[in-house]
Amino acid sequence: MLKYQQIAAELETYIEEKALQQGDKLPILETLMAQFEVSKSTITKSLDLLEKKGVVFQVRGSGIFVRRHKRKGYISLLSNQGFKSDLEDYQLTSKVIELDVRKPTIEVADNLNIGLGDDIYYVARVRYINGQTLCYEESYYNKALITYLNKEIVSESIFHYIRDGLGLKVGFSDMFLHVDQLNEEEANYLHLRPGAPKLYVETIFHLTNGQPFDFSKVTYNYEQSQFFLQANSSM
Amino acid sequence: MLKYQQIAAELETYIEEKALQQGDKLPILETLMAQFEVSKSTITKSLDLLEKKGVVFQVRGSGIFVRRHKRKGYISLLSNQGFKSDLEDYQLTSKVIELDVRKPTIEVADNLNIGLGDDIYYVARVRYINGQTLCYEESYYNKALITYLNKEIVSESIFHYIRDGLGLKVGFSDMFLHVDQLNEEEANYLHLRPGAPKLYVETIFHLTNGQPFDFSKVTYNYEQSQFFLQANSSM
DNA sequence: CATTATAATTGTACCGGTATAATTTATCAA
DNA sequence: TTGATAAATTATACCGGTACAATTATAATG
Repeated sequence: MLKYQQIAAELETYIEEKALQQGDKLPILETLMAQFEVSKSTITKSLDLLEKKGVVFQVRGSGIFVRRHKRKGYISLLSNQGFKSDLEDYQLTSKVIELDVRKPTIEVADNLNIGLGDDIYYVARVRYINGQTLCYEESYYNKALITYLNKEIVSESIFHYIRDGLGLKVGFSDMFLHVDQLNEEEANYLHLRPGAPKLYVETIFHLTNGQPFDFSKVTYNYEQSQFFLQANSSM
Repeated sequence: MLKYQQIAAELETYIEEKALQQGDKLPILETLMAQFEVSKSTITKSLDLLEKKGVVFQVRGSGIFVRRHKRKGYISLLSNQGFKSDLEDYQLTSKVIELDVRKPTIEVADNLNIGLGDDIYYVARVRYINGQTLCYEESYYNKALITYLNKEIVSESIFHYIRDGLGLKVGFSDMFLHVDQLNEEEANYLHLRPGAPKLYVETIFHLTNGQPFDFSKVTYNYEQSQFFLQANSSM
């Protein structure tokens, strides 16, 4: 692990353990430099990372402060790799509806940037949180990149497998959100009535080299869906 | 304007003018260094900024590439300051429903981190896009920070006024999203039927020094609401 | 021709420095 | 005590360097 990532992780742990609140001040740069025995630029890099993650904010001339929000039970829209730590207190399970290899539709081929003759893995799942339906998810994986999937993998964390099992590096993703009403099929999967509101999210996941490897369509149960998002200035 | 911001802006213009597409390669670091006559770290800083904004992605050993998505008409959830450039082709207007100074509720005081006796500006607006209702918005401004508002300001861009008129620096924001059904009042403002789906977003805006200055509740017309979001790795 | 080893390319990590801008604290005057 | 002014604190901009890791291009090999 890189120094600046390690330091960022340690600072995050420190904030967590000390239960620091919004506005609490961290040691100044010079102190952190001495404490971790690295140069200023490395500390700065760690802090920039934490700032990007929404853990701290820095004020020139003043200091480095903890950034916290008070609300619990919200899912971070930006936790790229499935539902990370936000819901770690909750029981997350999946039921696999379907898993097969097939050819892409035009829509899928376009989003994955592949040809109509190429193979994809199709995965359909219902995901549960504390026994309640959370979402219905259809995913399309470029088989040239995600070379193998089976039911065991798919019922656990696919992204964990992609990173650790396949050794691929997940980069960035583009998400498209819509609000609409459930159709019959979706209502059925989510145990809601047709016409109930839904959040519908399409995401294109890319590797660090820019190749799209996963196009997914997720329909959320509006009763379980509380999302949060941290934005920074100059965006 | 800072060098690295200036360079980032110029690169963005360059990408725009040349109509570069996803995956197109930019000149290599060394070339950019020479071209802009700055050090490597300044160029790197510019590129990191553009990467954060979702304009480019960098691949070690390979190059710097343009990041683009194909879909039009989506509102960026992260454009902090109202609806920025995403909708610049569209006609955006506002109707002010209410504007007054009042005392906060407990909820508002809590989110703005002020006392119940402090003053706030209350602003209610309906916003239109191409003549269609886009959202109903209620905002609560800490009057100690946003010292003055009037109907002219409020019917235009409030954030523009906050930056340029008041000289304040907008920092980060926390957003909380819910999906639900419209109540009667909201339906009335948005010209939709009660019970129709809605996206409901609460946002707390902070200055760069961490002070919350604006707590806002926005209810979106689901027919007009298409949002996009760009996420990066290690978040 | 395919495969493997090697070299060249290219971005990233990390160092350590100077200068500067924003903020806070201390000092002084009224 | 207040308000202005100066000084100290603290993060940020920018420089320029070395070493390194990931990728890509080239050469060698069978």
